[in-house]
Order: sequence, then C-alpha cells, then structure tokens
Amino acid sequence: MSKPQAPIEERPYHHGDLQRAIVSAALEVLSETQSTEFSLRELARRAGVSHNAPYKHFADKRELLAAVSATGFERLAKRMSDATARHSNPRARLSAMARDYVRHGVDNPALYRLMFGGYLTGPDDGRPAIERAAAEKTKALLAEAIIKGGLGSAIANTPRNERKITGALLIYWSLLHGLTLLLVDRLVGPKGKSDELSESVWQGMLDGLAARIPALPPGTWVGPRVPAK
Amino acid sequence: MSKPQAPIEERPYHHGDLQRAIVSAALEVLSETQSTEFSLRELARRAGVSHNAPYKHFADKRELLAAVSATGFERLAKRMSDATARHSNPRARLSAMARDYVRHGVDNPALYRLMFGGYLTGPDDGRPAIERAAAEKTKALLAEAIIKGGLGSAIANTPRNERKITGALLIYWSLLHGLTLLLVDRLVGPKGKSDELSESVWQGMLDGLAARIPALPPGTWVGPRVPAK
DNA sequence: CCCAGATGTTGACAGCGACCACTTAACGTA
DNA sequence: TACGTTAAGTGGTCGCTGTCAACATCTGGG
Repeated sequence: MSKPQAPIEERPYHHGDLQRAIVSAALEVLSETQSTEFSLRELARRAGVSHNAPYKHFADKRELLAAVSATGFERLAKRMSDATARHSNPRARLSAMARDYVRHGVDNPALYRLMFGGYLTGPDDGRPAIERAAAEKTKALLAEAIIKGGLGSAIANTPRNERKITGALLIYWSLLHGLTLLLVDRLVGPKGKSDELSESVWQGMLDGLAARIPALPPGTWVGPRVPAK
Repeated sequence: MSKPQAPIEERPYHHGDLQRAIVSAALEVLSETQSTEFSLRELARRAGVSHNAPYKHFADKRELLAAVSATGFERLAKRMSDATARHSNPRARLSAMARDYVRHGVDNPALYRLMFGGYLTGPDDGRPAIERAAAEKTKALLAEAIIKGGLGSAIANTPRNERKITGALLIYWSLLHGLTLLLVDRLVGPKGKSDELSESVWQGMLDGLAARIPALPPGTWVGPRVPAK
C-alpha cells in the first residue's frame, strides 16, 4: 500500500527533535505493551523516519533505554518533590513521599522495572551516566526527607551520623522498593489498594525504625555506584 | 534414570532427556552472562541438538523461561528449608531464612530477576502455572516461619489472625525482596557484606514488627495470584 | 509385529540490531 | 554571497533470531 500516515504537509528532511520524539515514542510503547521488547525500528516508524535514523542519536538500544529510564527517574523525583511540597510536617512529608513513590511504580510497571530491573546494570558493572545521575537524585530526596525528621526526629547531617542515616535510608528504601515491586509484579494486591498497603507497611515499620536505627558495617554504600575507575 | 548418559560416541537420534538438558543449559548461560537474552538456538547448540528440537518441549521462549524460573524457586525453597533445619529457636530460624533468601538472590542475580522480574507477568495477567506453584511454596515457607514464632512469639494460624499474619508477611517479604534487589542491582553494597546488611536490616525492623503488626485492609492478598477466570 | 505418536531434523520466512556508504540540509566563515 | 564542514536522515546489507511447516526416526503398547 501507500503511506497511510503521510501528513498533509511534507515533512522536512530533518525531523527537528528526533531524540525527544524517539524517547517519547518509547515511553508510549512501553506503557501500551508493558514490555521493553519493542524494536528500535518500531519507534522509528512511529516517528516517521527511516529505520536507521535513531542510531544518529543513540549508539544502541541499551543507550536508548537508559534515556527512557532517566526520564522515569526525573518523573519520580518530581512526583516525590511535589508530594513534600504539600505538607509542612516532616513526618507527613516522608509519608506522602512514600505513597507517591509506590504510586509511580504501580502506575508505570514496565517503566519502574526498567529503572530498577538491572537491564541497564550491564555485565560491565556501572550503568550509563545519565541514568545514574537521575537515580542519585531520587535517593537524595529520600535521604533529605529522613534527615529533616521524617522518621520522628531530625538527624543532624554530620559525619558522625552518616552510618545512622545510611542505615535508615537502606531500610526505608528496601521496604519501599520491595513493596512496589511486589505490587507491580502482582505478587501482592489488590493494586487498587496500594495506597492503603503502603500506608500500613510504612506505619508498621516506623515504630521500629524510630526506636532504633541499626548502624551498618563500615564501607557500606547506598545509591548508584560509581564505576571503579 | 533411564538412560545414564549419552555415550561419548554417536549420540542416538533421541536425546533422552532434552527437556532437562535445555533447562540446565539455560541455567548455565544465565549464570555465565547474567542475562535472559540468550537464544533458544544457543541452548539447542549446547545440547547438541537441532535448532528446533526445544520446541517439542516448550511452546515458546517464555515457557522455557518459566521452567527456569520454577527451578529457581525450587532451589530457593530448598535453601530456606535447609536453613531452618539448622536451628531450633524459631527466631533464629526466621533469621537464617532471611539470610539465605538474600544470599540466593545475590548469588544468582539474573535468576532472581527472572523469578521476580515480571518478564513472566505477561500482558495476560497471571504467570505460567508451574512457576506460580513454585513461588507459592516459597511464600508458604516464609509464612510458616512467621506463624511458628519467628517474630518473637507464635501466632495461632486461625482465621481471626489471618490479617495479622498477612500483614507481617507483607512487611517481612517486602523488606527482604527490596533489599535483595537493591543488592543485586548494585544500588546498595558492597555485595560481600550482604550477610551483615541483611542481618542489620532484619534486626532493625524486627523490634517494630514485634511490637505492633499492622492489620491490613480486608481483601488483601499476598502471594502468586490465581488468574481471575 | 506393527503402526501411531512422540521426538528430532531440515528448510524457510519475516523481523530485528547493527554496520556501511551515500545524500541532504544547516550553519559558521571567508 | 559562496563554500565546505558536518550533523541528521536514507537505503542497503549481514548475521542472527523466533517461529512455522513438512519430513525423518525412534519407541512402546495393542
């Protein structure tokens, strides 16, 4: 057949912002199919360019997926940041943050899995830089909320308290991450009650955390790892 | 044990136990490459069989991966079960179980991701039956350890306590799952200290859980979901 | 003893990621 | 204004993949 898609006006030779177009096509397909197994060619088709055009902007598929993941982290960070803005009480802030964190995962299962699913944790250790930076920001938001008193009382951000903060962050993030993925993969449910579930879980553990934050072994790190030079 | 092992000489026309051979080849490649992006043809090659032979045993790649995942769950269940056998104290049992759970994930990153990564949570809701059954067993082991007093005191397995048990299981599993995946995806570390990390996390949250287990909303379920027929 | 079904093989096909050489347009500089 | 360097897009190709269909070979139950 012919081109059913051809716009009224001729598309200029140069797309204009193909990079962005490809990423957003990827986000579309991702949310439609809930799978990262789409093809670059499919994205090119959607953007109305040749099957090879995307390669001028991404070295390979992994790099494209890294870019998609990065925008996922940006959206998550924005959502968490917005959540805190709606409250003044530190504890309410952290609570709202937790709820929106889980929501972001549940609302975008495939995207959340891509962000954390280790597809990008290649055999070469270390993930793409763009993506790592975005993930770092997310972690920082959680850490900040904890420091500012989200667990009941503020924790001074001094070197002395570093291990304490790390410990709290680890427990808190593990719990959030695990709950989100169990929901996303439908190993717990129902999905519709994810708000209540995260609230229950969060409240249930808060008492323990507030009473005694475990100190972690020296050398422990939390967050995207910098590739060993 | 019908055919002990194919003779070094000419392989007979029929392999003998291709199904098993393919799965174990998959496990090999999985641990070598830490990726599920191997090809069925590669497995066939390793088994010394034509590129299409595997299709007599698995309808498609997804079904093969489901079988791999299932053996992953079986191994995990065995490991957890062995862990409890080494202790008599209920709390020590649950603690050992947690440690071995995390270890299993950290030792087999790609396998753990396959088991929980939602690759098998197809668009059609519901995972393959073999795999679901295996996952169910894992959950049951955790639940049993909790009921028997792993959190400090035994909880009678009565309908009255159902929500309580579910709540404890959810928190406990979320935390384990989240920690494991953060370790596996190298978002926390170092990997070598995963035992200490899981011990810290587990101890850190135990106090809170023991003091007050949150009741979850009615209708909550935990574990592989039976597809709504 | 024989044949039906399970198991394995060969051949084919379209789609994919990735590479190459080529063309087109955009833009700073002379 | 002319130009040439280069980013952006095109078309062709290669080896590989998953899957299907037709055919070959073995094996066990009547």
